[in-house]
Order: sequence, then structure tokens, then C-alpha cells
Amino acid sequence: MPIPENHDPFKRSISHVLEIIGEGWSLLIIREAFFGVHRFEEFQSQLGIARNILTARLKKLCETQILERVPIKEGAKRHEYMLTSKGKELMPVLIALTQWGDRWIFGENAEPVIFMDREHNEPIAKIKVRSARGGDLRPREIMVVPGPGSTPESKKRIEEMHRRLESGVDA
Amino acid sequence: MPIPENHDPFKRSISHVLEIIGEGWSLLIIREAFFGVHRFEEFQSQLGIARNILTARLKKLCETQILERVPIKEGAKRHEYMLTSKGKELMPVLIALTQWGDRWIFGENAEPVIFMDREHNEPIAKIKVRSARGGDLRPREIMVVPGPGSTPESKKRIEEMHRRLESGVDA
DNA sequence: AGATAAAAGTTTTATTATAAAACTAAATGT
DNA sequence: ACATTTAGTTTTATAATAAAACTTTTATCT
Repeated sequence: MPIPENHDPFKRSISHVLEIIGEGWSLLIIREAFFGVHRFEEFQSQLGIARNILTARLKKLCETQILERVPIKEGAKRHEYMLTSKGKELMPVLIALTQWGDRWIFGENAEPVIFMDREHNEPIAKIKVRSARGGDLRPREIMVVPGPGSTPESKKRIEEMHRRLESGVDA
Repeated sequence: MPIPENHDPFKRSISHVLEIIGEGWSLLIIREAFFGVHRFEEFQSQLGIARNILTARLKKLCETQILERVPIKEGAKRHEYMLTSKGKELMPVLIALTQWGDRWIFGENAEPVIFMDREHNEPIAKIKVRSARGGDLRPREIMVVPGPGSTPESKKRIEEMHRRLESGVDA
């Protein structure tokens, strides 16, 4: 569990996200939710996750507002777990992971599942990193600069990074 | 650690990916590699990771061909860890995660770092799920169908999912 | 209405992974 | 050649996860 004790915002930018959704099962639970699974027992049987762990994960995902406990119907005490907008916006992450796996683990013609554009009934596009103008960006065409949430410390870190990348025929 | 004992390809499609890069530190190591960190000591000091864990993660990332051990120079026995193409193609995942965190954890005007289009010197676009035609897709405009790597079992699972999604005012 | 079962968790115990720190061997710079 | 990095091991302590049995509340059936 990655919790760097220094609170450098530079590091927080991904590691803090991973604290929330990086724990083994979390993304799988979120994926099941996308696929219409909402109840404790269903998550459990679909994933084969230990029930105490499922309890802990659902709790955390609710606390972080990725899932929401809603009563199963008007005034019921039993409830189900629904994705919030915050949770739904993890779709690109999930699809990017899946597409990477399709390409590099299963192979282009052995995808277990295909994501389809429902309206046009054809596969969705590959997720890509694009410039504001819309063109594809390759890793070396991307660089990183301090944002409004940066600190002197993180600025130093980024400068160091630039020096590193300039010096080698790198990345 | 998510290793569902049933080998349903439907489940494997993300969980198998997570077995490779889902372990706490892995993505952080990969991110450091993108930022020009390549040596054991540097990974260790940047991340504050325990050295035995770093050893294990680097080993696994090499075994899975995300990183590659290359001699530091011609014929040297000491080496460094470089991203392979397979590793580099995780960029969209990393950026999607970061952008999600910027939006939902740090807030739109408090991003620790900004990814820039180097050539045009402006922030990159937000990563989105798009149709083959290029338009944005919202979660409910996406559906899932069995791919060439599916099995009867996974097909059943997907049908079940469709039933579920049709029946409720869902997701 | 009452019995039966299912749903949604707890609790307990065992196993496994992670962290921290000290240690070691090889490779490099001076 | 010698001191210092570098890149790891090893050991021990701590924390997370898994499996299984147990509890309690809510549905379902007759």
C-alpha cells in the first residue's frame, strides 16, 4: 500500500489516487458495478472475494464517494451500491487498462470482451493521449510542468526530471 | 491480490492486467520510469519503497516485459531499467488516472502537475472514451459483447449482464 | 402468520505480503 | 589500490488478506 510519508504533491498526484482505487479488488468491484452488479452477494459471488475484504472495500469506496449506498426501494433498510458520477468517470481508466491487456496480454484477436458503441453497433475507438488540437501524442511528445497545486519541492523534482530526460537518448 | 481461481476470460480481461500492474507500487515505479528514473537507488529514494519490495517489483515488471534490464553502458555488468514498448503504452492509463485525480481529488485548479504537449506548449486534452467516429461516449452509450477470446461461460455472463442493465433504470 | 431460506454482513483464525533496518558483494571513481 | 556507491539480500516485525464459520435482519412460500 503506497503511502509515501512525504507529502510532495508531485508524488501525491498518482499515489493518492492509488490509495483510493489501487487496492487489488477496488477496480474489479468498480468494473462489476459498471456491468450492473450492485448487491453485496453478487459482488462476492462474481469476484470470489473474501466477504470481510468486500465489506472493507465497499466501505472505503463509499467513503471516497465512488460508490453510494442507496436503499433497495423506498424506505427499505437493505441497500445496494451504485456508482456516483465520480465513480462513473473511472470508465476511461478501466477501458484503457482493458485495451492495454487486449493488446499485450491476450493479443489483438483474442480479446475476451469488446466494448461497443451501442448506437452505431461497432467497437469503440482505442483510447489515446491527444493534444488539445486532437492529434495523437507519443510519450516523448509529452512533458510535465508544475501545476497550481505544486510546491517548491515538487518544482525542484520536475526540474530534476527535465535535466534527466534532456541528458539521455531516453524514454 | 486478485487472482480469481476460475479462469473465465471475462474476468481475466481486467484482473489479469491487475495481477501484473495492480500491485501497489507497480504503477508508481512505471511512472518514475516515464519521468526518467531508471536505477535501483533512484527508484528507492524517490518512492521511499522498501528495497526488498522494489527488488520483487522490478523483477516482476521485467518478467512481464514492461521494463527491460539494459547494461548501463557497453559490456557493463551493472544495469538500469528501461520501459519497453509494452510499458510505454501504459501512458494512457497513467494519464487517465492522473486526470481523474485532478478532477475528483485535487480539484480543477489545484493539479500538482500538468501534462503538456511539448510541441505546442499547451496542456494535453482530457482522455475520453470515443466512438470509432470520434464522438464522446458516456457510460450508458457503451456496451460489452463477447470477443474472439470468449468462452461459453463468459458469453453467459455477458447475457446476464445485459438482462440486468435492461431491467433497471440503471448505471 | 409462521417457517424457511437468503442477504448482508461480523468474527475468528491462519496465511501471506509488506515494511524497516541491517548486512553483503560487486563495480566504479579517484 | 582503496573508499564509496550501487544494487541488491536477509532477517525480523508488522499489517493485510483469505477462508470459513457465525449472526442478524429481511424476503419468500405455503
